[in-house]
Amino acid sequence: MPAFTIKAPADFDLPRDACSYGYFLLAPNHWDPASSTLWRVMATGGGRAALLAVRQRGPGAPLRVTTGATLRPQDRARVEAGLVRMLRLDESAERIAAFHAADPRFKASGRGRLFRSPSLHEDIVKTVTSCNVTWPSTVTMNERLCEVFGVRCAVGESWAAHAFPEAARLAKASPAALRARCRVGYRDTRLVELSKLMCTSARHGGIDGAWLEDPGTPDQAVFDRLIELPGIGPYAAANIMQLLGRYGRLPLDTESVRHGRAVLGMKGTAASIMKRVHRHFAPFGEHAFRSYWFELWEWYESRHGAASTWERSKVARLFTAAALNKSGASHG
DNA sequence: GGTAGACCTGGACGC
DNA sequence: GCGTCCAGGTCTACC
Repeated sequence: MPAFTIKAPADFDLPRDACSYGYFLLAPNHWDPASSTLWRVMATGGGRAALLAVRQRGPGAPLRVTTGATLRPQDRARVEAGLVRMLRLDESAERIAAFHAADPRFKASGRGRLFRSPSLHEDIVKTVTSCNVTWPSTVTMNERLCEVFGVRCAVGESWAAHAFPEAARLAKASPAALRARCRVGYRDTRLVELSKLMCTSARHGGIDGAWLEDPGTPDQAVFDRLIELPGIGPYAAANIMQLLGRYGRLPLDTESVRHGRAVLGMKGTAASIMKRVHRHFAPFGEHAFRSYWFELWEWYESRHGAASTWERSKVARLFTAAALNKSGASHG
């Protein structure tokens, strides 16, 4: 099998850092607990896609990327850039250390990197498919978006045959097709509009990915721009911001309320608990989201084992509201 | 500025 | 197996 390696930061640990956010469970990502391998079909341009298998011998070791076929240099560059973004391989040790200084609870485990997608477009679509819906439906929507609109890989398993659809492809899709074939419901038009905006230049009102990704752009300006977009409200905007590496805002949802009640011992209405959760994590400042998220994530792992051991076929059932409430009630 | 109701899907539950 | 209820964040209309 053709393969190449990518240098990893000294503290990088693939099972911990890939399985650090729920998107590692969403198509076209596939984590294999038995072999600690991250599988993914990634579009390489020109209507082609490659099946990737990413492994690491141990923390700090280079990542070995096996591909189904030999990649052209430009395709390999695109794949490598996508993996760097997904796994946040370019996040500096200084920034991770600053987080650990702000919240020493996670220094020993080394947590700091949060899994994301190879593109901002995929992160935005995944965020929209997670709004106003339970987790199993989010899983289904992403699987079907890949199956219906993603480039098919020449070499692939049944669970990893298609890449995530590129913005240009979804921009041309009909909302009715998204609704009927991908079960996205009323999100149909919003997803098409968002994809069109991704393909439109900033000068003509499109989404300026480079400006949003630029650390020099103020957080408030990013939030103000995101919340203008169709289908993006306060929760989604804050979630996209953490995916952009801006951790000062908390994307609070009903799961945050459950966490506030079950783990932090808060009482009262959902609205009052949301305000208190905000206040609770405010002292962590620009690191607030990571403190919140890793606290939540470690609570999940205390119930179900390390995320890197979760079986894809079983995990969707663990994250239904009913299951989480039962778990919180019995343990919290 | 704050609030109520619609939006759509799928899981849970009762019969 | 079928019907009903409910969870979930955003958007719009209305006060």
